[in-house]
Amino acid sequence: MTPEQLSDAIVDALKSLVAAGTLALTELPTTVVVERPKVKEHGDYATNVALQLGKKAGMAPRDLAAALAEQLAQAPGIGSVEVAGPGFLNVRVDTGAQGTLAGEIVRAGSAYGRSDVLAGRAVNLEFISANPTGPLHLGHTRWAVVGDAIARVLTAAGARVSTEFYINDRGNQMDKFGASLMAVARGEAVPEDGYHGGYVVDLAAEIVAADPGILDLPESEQAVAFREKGYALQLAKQQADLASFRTLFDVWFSERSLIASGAVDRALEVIAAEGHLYEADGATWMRTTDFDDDKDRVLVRSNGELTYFASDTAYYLDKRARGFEQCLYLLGADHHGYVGRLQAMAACAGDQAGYNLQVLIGQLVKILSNGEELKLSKRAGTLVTLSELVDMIGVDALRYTLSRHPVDSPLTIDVAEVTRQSAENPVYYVQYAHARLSSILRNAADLGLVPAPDSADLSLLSTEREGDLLRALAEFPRVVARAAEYHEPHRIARYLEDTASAFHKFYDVCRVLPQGDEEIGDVHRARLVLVEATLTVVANGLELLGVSAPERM
RNA sequence: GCGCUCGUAGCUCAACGGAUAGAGCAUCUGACUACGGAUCAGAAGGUUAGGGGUUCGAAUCCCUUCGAGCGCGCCA
Repeated sequence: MTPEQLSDAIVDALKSLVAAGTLALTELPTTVVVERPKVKEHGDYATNVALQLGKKAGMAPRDLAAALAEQLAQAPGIGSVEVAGPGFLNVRVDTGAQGTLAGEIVRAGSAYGRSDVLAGRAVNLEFISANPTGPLHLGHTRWAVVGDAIARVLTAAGARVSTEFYINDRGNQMDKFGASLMAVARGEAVPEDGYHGGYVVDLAAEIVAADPGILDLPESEQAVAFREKGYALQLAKQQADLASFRTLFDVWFSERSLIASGAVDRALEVIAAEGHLYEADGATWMRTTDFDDDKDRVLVRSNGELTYFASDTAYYLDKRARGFEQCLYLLGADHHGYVGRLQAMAACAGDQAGYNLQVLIGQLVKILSNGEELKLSKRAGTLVTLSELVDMIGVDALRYTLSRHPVDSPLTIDVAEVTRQSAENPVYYVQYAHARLSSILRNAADLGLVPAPDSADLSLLSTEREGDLLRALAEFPRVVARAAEYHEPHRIARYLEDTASAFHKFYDVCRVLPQGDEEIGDVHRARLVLVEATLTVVANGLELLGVSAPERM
């Protein structure tokens, strides 16, 4: 019995009460909240439905709970039901029926946990979107992990997802980048407001080595040449870094291409047609204050230059035109000032802000090294890059560490500490469970024993620890659905830790394989199916986080 | 000044408006001649920053004070 099945059974019981005239309600919930109690004495599952419906029905919650308990106890698969506290219903599942879930999971395999709750929804997910003027650093790394995991979770919930990296390849940051490269290559001082990082030196050398003639170009052409070569090389490095970090984008979208394709002009027409465009002081403005923005925003400056916001508007409308009903933006807290104008922009385009355009603000990651915070500045050249972090911590531990926390909580990572304690990172706890499970299956295979979900007597999975583990496994689909709905992949990580714990506790007291000359029995066969089911869930969960599931460690 | 986000164990962080606020790390005590001890069992650790309010019930929602981070350009 899964929580979903129990929820259905409760709804059925409520319907019966209404039909019998016991309960005076015209409107019943379609699903009922079923939760796993923290305290074991409260049964396998608990529901507060009587508390919530009591007032509506004009009944004392405890009376409603009592009537519901009586009705529900007759449903198949239910062991016992009791009323507790102000009107909670504590449900115990029939232990014999519970084990069948293990077989269902094994048969579903990699599909277990997937659902269709978001079926038919087209979601565009934009994250990182860094300038191609330097390496990706820890700030980007958090979004790489979280954005990628959100995409995986949304996909598992049935959505059609496109992950996109918006390349800010236009504007004066690019020019400063080119000028900095050129200055370094010629042995001159880098402009004050230019890029000073060590990587600029390496990049300049790389460019000159590939094309020594570049230094002979006239100065203005040379700056452009350095800018373009640097752009190409740096973008390639970013792409390579992300690929080795298992973060793959469906689309790398160039800001320049928006202008070249006329998308910006079309966007201006849309805003104008909606009546939110005006001219003032020689500039073209979007009246975002029509939709609660602090102030109106310039799209075309008086000197004819397009603002960043103009291309951002065009990009948004381009996504919508490509069929994405929901455009998600993962932005760092340092860009939260952008949220108001983005949502106003969507409204100015005639869309529903907050649904068609949704911004997820992530708090920043602080890095401590030797007790001191490392300030991140690309231009000053002090940064901890993504690739350095991967070298220090490893892809799995880094991805897991960054994905197990909600993005709206600030995170402090002590570099030395993460490195030193990496062996005790929770990721190893989960991965170890997977390795242990794999090991049991290997040993079973040596005995000629393979999991047989159709023939094993799964009602034998009736001990306390087996029940705990089965109930943990039953949670997985709704954890995935909730992670997708709330865009909170950290729920997957926390769930995996709980599940790994349930498995380790099970393992401690339940012998799976026969020992010595013992004959293979029905309990062994049943437990082996449970092992396979647990392995399936752990592997599926780690996959959603982009963390590997090792068979040996 | 205005706005956004945050404040939970010594540290890093969890907790659909639900019952006794949970993990990991650090500290202390135990458990292997059995499938992987990267594990398990147990101890200790809290006025959920402070104060009001909403209700059967608040870490969670509302107001307020304090504290922290960030944002407020015809920059990107």
